[in-house]
Amino acid sequence: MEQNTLPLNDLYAPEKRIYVATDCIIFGFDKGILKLLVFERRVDPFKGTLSLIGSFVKPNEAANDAARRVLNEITGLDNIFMEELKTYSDVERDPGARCISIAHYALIRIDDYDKELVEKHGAIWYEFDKLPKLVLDHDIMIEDALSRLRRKAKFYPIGFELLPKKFTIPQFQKLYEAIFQQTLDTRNFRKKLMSLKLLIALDEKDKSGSKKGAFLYKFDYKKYKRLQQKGFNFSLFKN
Amino acid sequence: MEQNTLPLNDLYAPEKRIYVATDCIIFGFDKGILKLLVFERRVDPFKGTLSLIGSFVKPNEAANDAARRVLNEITGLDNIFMEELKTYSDVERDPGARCISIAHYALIRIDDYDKELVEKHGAIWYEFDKLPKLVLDHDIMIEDALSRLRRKAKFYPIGFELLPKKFTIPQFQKLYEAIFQQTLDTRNFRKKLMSLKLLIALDEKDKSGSKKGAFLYKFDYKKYKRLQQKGFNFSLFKN
DNA sequence: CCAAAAGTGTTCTTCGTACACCCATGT
DNA sequence: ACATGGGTGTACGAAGAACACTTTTGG
Repeated sequence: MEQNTLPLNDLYAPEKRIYVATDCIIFGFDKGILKLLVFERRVDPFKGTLSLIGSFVKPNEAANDAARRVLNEITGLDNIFMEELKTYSDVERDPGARCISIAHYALIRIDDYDKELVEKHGAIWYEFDKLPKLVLDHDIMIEDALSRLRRKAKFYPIGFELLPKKFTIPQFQKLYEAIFQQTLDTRNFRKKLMSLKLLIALDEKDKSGSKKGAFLYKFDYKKYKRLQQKGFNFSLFKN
Repeated sequence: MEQNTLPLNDLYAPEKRIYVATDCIIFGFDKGILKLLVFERRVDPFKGTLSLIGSFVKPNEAANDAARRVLNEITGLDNIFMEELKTYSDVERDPGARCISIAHYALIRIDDYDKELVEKHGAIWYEFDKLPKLVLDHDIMIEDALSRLRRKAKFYPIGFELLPKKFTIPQFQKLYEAIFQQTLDTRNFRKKLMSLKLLIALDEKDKSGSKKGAFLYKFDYKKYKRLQQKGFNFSLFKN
């Protein structure tokens, strides 16, 4: 058979290969509103329609590297919180060709990104609730990403990835209210958050939100990592 | 360029395609012990070494259909609990060729499967703690699957998928003890479980475990589905 | 009658939740 | 001086955690 004569990097020749892509659901949080970064699709079919940011996975890169590459190309950002969401592999999902997409979601500090770069690529921040219909199955990806974000934010301190490194408690509460679409009691929220002892109090105030100003905090990642290894569970809600 | 002459089912021609496979981490639970179904790899490289059950994803099937297909081929089972775990896409993960694998994990009632079929394919149940080294990155997949199973079993009633449809409370507790590798207090476990009111008490006893015999129960899936839609949270543990 | 597993209640502590007022400051 | 958002404490009820004995029955 021809199989034995093939080089070691293709022993599976009779099998069919498939296009593999990645799409990124990029969350941001600005002025109390949860936002999503989308842009205009660069390839046919549906060239020009609104789409998540994505790319084909190249032969020499892993899927998460592809996702980081495309995120960096468009925002100029590195070291972003990003996680695999799930794979979308319906046979009919993309009329352009049989193509699976390994979706990733990312959380970015909305003021950090390179605005010029974003504009150059025609990227747009949409309020989450005001998103138009996107191309292919991207709407489903977004729904899935939101429920993942909700689940994750209950048990892991990922909300901080959406806030500036220095943030106030009211800001943090507003973020949770935006993610979970419900209002929370100020006193209980603060008490619970403080009881975790994972915030580092700073001697600065942020006066942009009120005349009195609110104290700024930093999240203590190192302490969290240590506690996590001992089985500690970050959790702001019971349910 | 040749691109414009291509049929609509391949508009991405300059991009490279990649082999897409799926591997299944199949959990079972037998006599108080968590087990995993593995078998001997059917293709080169490493033909004959122990491996998870897998297959290439064909051009005309979704990844989860491929996973169900291969699970059915080997166990004869349909309608199994199965979920996508994650994608493994390191460039170097498979020396046979550039190939990504979309891993799935499945929970099966260990007495349900077709034993002949399993034997015919050279499949073997291994105790989870006594697994030898498997091929490629399958060891990592297994670790990931176990932590997913743990996380999921805390908040969703998936443990029942590993037990016979009729089961006893002590059986169920042993399952949780096996999954979480810790002993649990009988009284508190039973109290918590019963307070959920999701078990249907039967008038039968299972006497295989003791002389006294333990009452059998069924899980009330319909009720659970209803409650879940109202935001109910199945949870046997706080942490 | 005894070994072996099934089944059951109470107390204490912790945590969640509901709820209302004073504080600091810029205009 | 006042409007605006920031910050704080207490009391009640629910749920988790610790803990030991009785019941059943086959051999």
